[in-house]
Amino acid sequence: MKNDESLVKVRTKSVRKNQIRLSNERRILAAAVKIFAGYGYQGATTRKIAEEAGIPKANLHYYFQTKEQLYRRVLDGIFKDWLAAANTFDECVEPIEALRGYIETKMELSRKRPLESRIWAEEILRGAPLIQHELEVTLSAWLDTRVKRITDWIYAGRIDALNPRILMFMIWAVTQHFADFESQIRALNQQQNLSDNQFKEAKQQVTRIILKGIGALD
Amino acid sequence: MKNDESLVKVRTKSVRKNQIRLSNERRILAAAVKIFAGYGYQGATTRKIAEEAGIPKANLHYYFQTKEQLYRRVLDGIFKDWLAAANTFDECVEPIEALRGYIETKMELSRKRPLESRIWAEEILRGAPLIQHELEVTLSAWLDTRVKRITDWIYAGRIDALNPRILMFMIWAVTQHFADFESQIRALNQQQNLSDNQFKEAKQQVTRIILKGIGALD
DNA sequence: AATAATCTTGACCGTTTGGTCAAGATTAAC
DNA sequence: GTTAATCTTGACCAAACGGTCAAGATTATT
Repeated sequence: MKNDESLVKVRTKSVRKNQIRLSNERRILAAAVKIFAGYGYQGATTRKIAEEAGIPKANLHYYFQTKEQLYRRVLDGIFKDWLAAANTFDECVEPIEALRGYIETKMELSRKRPLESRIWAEEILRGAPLIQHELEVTLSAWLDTRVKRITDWIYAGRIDALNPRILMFMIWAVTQHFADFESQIRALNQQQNLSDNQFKEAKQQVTRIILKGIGALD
Repeated sequence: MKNDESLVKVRTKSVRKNQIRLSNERRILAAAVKIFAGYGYQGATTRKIAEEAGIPKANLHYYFQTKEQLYRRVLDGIFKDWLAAANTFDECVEPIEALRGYIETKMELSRKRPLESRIWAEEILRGAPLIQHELEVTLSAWLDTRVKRITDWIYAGRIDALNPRILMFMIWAVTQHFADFESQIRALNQQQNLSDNQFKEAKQQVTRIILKGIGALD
């Protein structure tokens, strides 16, 4: 009884505390995504992030002791989204549906959350100093299971014989490109970001070229 | 006569001066490429670059007054190589040869000069603050002429009907990926960079998927 | 040998950085 | 209303930054 009571109290208390804490952490994280994406890890300053979040810098450091800790939290969130995008891939049996769905999902991710994509790209560009282990363990295992599925399709004669890893690299490359190189694409598109229709066209063309290119449409 | 003499002297003198100057500038630029690629523009410090070049920082600032000036020079060099890679594309008449050659050249560029590719990628990632104009003018014109050639192939029925710009984006995306995301690829390849054979396989598979995907192999 | 131009360098400077701290405000529990 | 925990904040700091400068070394010309 006494035990239960104190548990309840502790729980109530921590829930309220967490509300304040979580709300502030969310604001800071959202601001951090903007600033890290716009300036890079080194170029981003805790001052700018705090300003974007509308709080004093000292308050930011109350929630995230160091800039690196904050950056890690941002990367963690991105990594989870990244992996979650594979759901479609796993749910479909047919190579056409699975790959089409995966490419589509990753393209949509680039469209809707380009900032996160850019932060990820910059981290890899710098040699992945903070997420090397995550890549080697989690992403590597993630890739292995998908490689197996693709290999099965090859044995079943559903797609051409090819190296599944290279196929995945191609898909990542192309889908990320529309987020990471947005400013280059814009400069080559009359200084306009791709319209919804243009983006849809890009999505379809990318999907078609890859599917046809691996012999899935035969 | 007198005029000729002084001209010769001036020329001789400036050639010698240029030898020292050019030699030092080359060393600094080579060091700058390494440091900018490894740390990003903001993360790179003139101290690190000078150290890498084996000279005092003040000496670096004698040749390049500001960090931004030095960075611009680095970008200029990259841009020229980037455009020059299109020679194969222009020299070949057949779509298969032209595209195969271009993809191959860009892949080789990624293999041999990954640092430059990464500097370029980071600049675009940050919104191309320093090269926006170059993209809008030079690269845009460059792209236009290639788009025309691809359009001709489409009209001639040599490749599928498609948006040539999106095709070029795909090629850029995939070929650059092998330089820009090298650390991710390495993490997914038993912590080993792609061997020459693996890279050759990637090159061939990328080429095949794209060519087959656009109907050039029919 | 003298002159003039360029190159080299250690010491220095104002500014900005990530991070700290102590003092006060707020909140919830008794 | 007191206590204790958490949250907020302006002021502050050592370190590192890009860049300067004056004084000396080197080189080529007369």
